[in-house]
Order: sequence, then structure tokens, then C-alpha cells
Amino acid sequence: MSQTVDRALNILPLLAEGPADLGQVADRLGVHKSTALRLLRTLHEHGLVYRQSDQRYRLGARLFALAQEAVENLDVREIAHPHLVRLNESCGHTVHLAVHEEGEVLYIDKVDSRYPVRMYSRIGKPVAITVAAVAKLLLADLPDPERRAFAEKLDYPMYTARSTPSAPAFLRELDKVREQGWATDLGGHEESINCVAAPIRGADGRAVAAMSVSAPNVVVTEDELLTLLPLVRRTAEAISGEYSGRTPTTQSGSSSSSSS
Amino acid sequence: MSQTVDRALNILPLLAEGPADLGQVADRLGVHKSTALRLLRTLHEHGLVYRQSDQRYRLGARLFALAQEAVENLDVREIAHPHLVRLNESCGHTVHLAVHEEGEVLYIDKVDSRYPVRMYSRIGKPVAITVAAVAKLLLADLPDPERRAFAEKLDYPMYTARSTPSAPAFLRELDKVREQGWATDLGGHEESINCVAAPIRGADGRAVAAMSVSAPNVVVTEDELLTLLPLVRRTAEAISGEYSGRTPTTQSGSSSSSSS
DNA sequence: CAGAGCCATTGCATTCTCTGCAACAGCCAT
DNA sequence: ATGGCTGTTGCAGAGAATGCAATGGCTCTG
Repeated sequence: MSQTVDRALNILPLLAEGPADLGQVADRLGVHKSTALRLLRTLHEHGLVYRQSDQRYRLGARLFALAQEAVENLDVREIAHPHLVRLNESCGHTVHLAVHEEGEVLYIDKVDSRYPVRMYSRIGKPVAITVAAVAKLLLADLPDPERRAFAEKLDYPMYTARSTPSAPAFLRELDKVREQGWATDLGGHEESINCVAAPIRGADGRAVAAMSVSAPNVVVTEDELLTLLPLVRRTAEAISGEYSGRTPTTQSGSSSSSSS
Repeated sequence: MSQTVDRALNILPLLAEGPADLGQVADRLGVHKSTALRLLRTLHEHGLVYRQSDQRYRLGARLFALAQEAVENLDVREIAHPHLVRLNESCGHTVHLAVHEEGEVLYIDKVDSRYPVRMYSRIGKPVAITVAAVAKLLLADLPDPERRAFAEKLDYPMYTARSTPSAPAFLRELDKVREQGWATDLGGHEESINCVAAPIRGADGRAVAAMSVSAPNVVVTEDELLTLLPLVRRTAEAISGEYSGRTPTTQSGSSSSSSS
């Protein structure tokens, strides 16, 4: 809608691939160097772009701050977090919280007591939408025609032999998920990883988020993981209750701490 | 430099404060609603802004993805990470990695084996620049006049009684830090938290990053924490060596995994 | 049920901003 | 020195963004 802004914003994903100099940016944008320069300058002033010592441009620091503020403003996350922690404490497995946004499903929170390595790297990342348990729940909740249209547009990569192979299979799966009110991913994305998920619903009954517990085969079998289903569903229910205002919000939110 | 882009980008921090509707955005931007609408649309198309069900706008998902890619492209981080993990394994405390960028010092990595809660929330967040050990190291490395000018412009909030109170005190501290090649933060930000930090230097000797180990008083005393100093410095040295190409980069980088 | 009021949205003419060009400056390598 | 490479700036023209006013959808109210 706005050419200038459009061009400027196209620079961001471009730089996300790696640092680039003025010429490269101008070329890939299809504009004159001077134009690219001015766009980069504006981005720079806003801190979205950083100029490193070799004069090349990189994505800047403000981007982190913005992304962080964005995630902190998601009220579902705020409410859900203590529940996720509690669930994690009682079962020990990885717990995820995800939402549906603009055709993508992405993690907005995660608690993992065992593998702290690179934990943050998953938050904000779109999930494998055709296989992830949380994705199934969120998509199953869409109105019929929309769901159908969406399923048609998807790719169905075979991450493993148990991945969802096609749109019809996916739609069948969604029907089942909607029916039973919970979902699983049994090795559909990574051979050795299973998940159980339950939806979090707002006051109007629509799924606003979904949560899941994931564990590798080597720790618990599929059957053992399914044992946790009632607990997961209860947790999701508790969050739903609080989110939709039915429950008086047990205690106040968390605080923060810090260090250097 | 570019009015349109400038306006569009001003929307982002505005929305970071919380969701807003078209009218509010237009007002705070000082432009006509139709203009604001078109800007928001453009941002929307790029996924930087999300329109929630009540028609109000929020920061969008793409922001996460971008911030994530940005952080993954920071090569210091890539190289440092395994070292940080190893250090964390051997001492058990929180380990941070930070860089200096555009007048801010921010964490770009963190390993924390004990408190998985909200781990990610610290990454990308600007540190308390007047007290954090990593900030002292990075600023101590600036050329004299620049350092001086920068120190003058800072605020010196008294987080605790031991916070750096003023620019002169800060500059003295930086001199000391530069002298000794390492830094501490002893309760300067949070009464009960101490840190020890060491710089990571590139081939030209300039500090490209700094790392620290932090622990609360209740776990280890100041003196005990200082015991770790040699280990921290050795780790920083190892990372420096690898980053500047002196060391043959032990093994290859990491991979990724996933779940749902 | 009608009507008022609010908000988002659109078409259009005007105007102002952005664009691309060309010239300039700094840097490195030849 | 000199040529080529990069980033940078001034300028005039052109195209794009702007604000206005009018429309359409919605909810709240009488």
C-alpha cells in the first residue's frame, strides 16, 4: 500500500539472511543506491538496522527489544506462564504455549527443565503446522470453509513417515481433534518426539492458544505420555478459566529479576 | 530521512506499549486516520503488525522471526555458545554473553541451569549499563573521548546503595576495569546478586563482547564467586582465540531440533 | 425499529516527498 | 599517481503519499 515503507520493510528479511552492504541492498531491492541509502538510514535511526564496523548493515538491537515487548504484551502468555511452570514441575517435560496468527502457528512460551540450551531460539518460531499438536488444535477451531481453504494452501512435507501427508488427511485429523478436544503429535515431526496438547479457550469458546507437553521416546513411551493427558487438559482448562475471567485469577502475576 | 518510513516505524514502539486502534495511532502519530491506516496496512502485510479480533493493532509475529534470525547471525554468539555451556556445566551458575551496540549493551546469550523460568526474556534486553559488569568491560574499551562523552550522557539510577552514583565514579571504575582486564558487579543492580565478567576480544584487540557469571549471595559469597575469575577469564580467552581465528575452532557448530 | 454516532475504509485532487541521476569524495589496489 | 570501487550529497522532475470528504458497516440509544 505504501511503496516507500514497503521497500524499507523488505530490507529487514533481506538483512536477516546476513549482513549486506549498500550495493547489495540496492540491487536486491531493485532501487538506486541513493534510495537504498536513505531507507537504510531511516531504519538505522530507529535502531532496526545496525551498521557494523566494515560498513555493512545488520539487523539492529531495537528489533530484540520490540520482539520482547511484543511477547510480553500477550496476555494469554502472562496468565498461562505460572500454570506452564507448575505443569513442568510436576511432569518434568517440555511445555509449550502457542498461538495462531496470520496463517502461522508459533510458540510464545516454553518451559523446559532439562535442556536449557538454546531455549529461547524456539520462541517466536513458526511450528511445523501440518503435524504439530498445538497447530492441529488451533486450526481445528477455524470455521469450516476457512479451514478447508487453508488446508489446501499448505505444503505437506514428510518430516517422518508419520507426518501428515496431504490436505484431506489433515482435514480428517482436524475433525478428529475437534471432536475429542485434544491432539497429539506422535513422531510426526521428529521420529523420536511425541506431544500431547490441549486448547485454551476464551470466554466465547474460541481457541485463543494451545499448550502441549513434549517428550522424547527415550524418556517416556507414547502410552506413558498419554497418561498425562488429563493433567494437560486440566491445566489448559485452568488457564482458560482465568483468561476468560471465570476464575478470580489465583494470585498476582510474576515479577522480574536481573543480573549482569 | 524518509518521512513515510519514519512515521511507519514510529508505530512500532507505540504498539509495543500495548494494542491500539486506528484513531489512537493516527493521533499519536499526528497524521490523518487514512494515512495511519495505510501505514498500518503496509506493516501488516509484512507481518510486523497484527490485527486482533477487536480490530485493534498489535505487534506481529514476523518480529519474532526477524529478531531470532538476527540473533542467530551474530557470529560471536555462535562461537561462544558451546563455551558458555561448558562453563555453566562446570560452575552451575548463570552465564551471560553481551555486546555493545549503539549506546546500549545487551545480552545476546544466556545459559542458566537452575532457573528455567522466563529465561528468554532477558535475551535482547538492554542491561543496566552503569552497573553491569559486562557493560563496564565493553565501555572501558571505548576510546577515551568517546567514553567520557558517553558517560556524561548517562543516567545513574541508584538501583542499590552500591550502584555507580555518577559519571566521574563511573569513569574511575572503567579505568580500573580496563587496567585489570576484568570486571565485577557486586550488588550494584540487585542487592543480592554478584557477577564476574571478562572481555572477548577480536583479532584487533578490541572487545567485541563480554561474558559474565552471576550468582545470588545466598548461593555463593562474593569471595567464592571471585574464585571463579580465572575460569571465566580462561573461557573468555578461549572464545577470543576462536573468534579471532587464532584457534582452529574445535568442532563444527550446532544444529537444531524441534517438537510440538 | 429507526436514527444517531462511532469507527474503519475508499476515491480523488493536490501537494509534497521520494526518487534517480550525476557529480563528488574517500579508500584500496594496481 | 591512477583507476575502480564504495558510500555520499544536491537537485529537478515525477510519482507517491497526504488529507479531505463521503461511504459503509457497526453498535448503542431513544
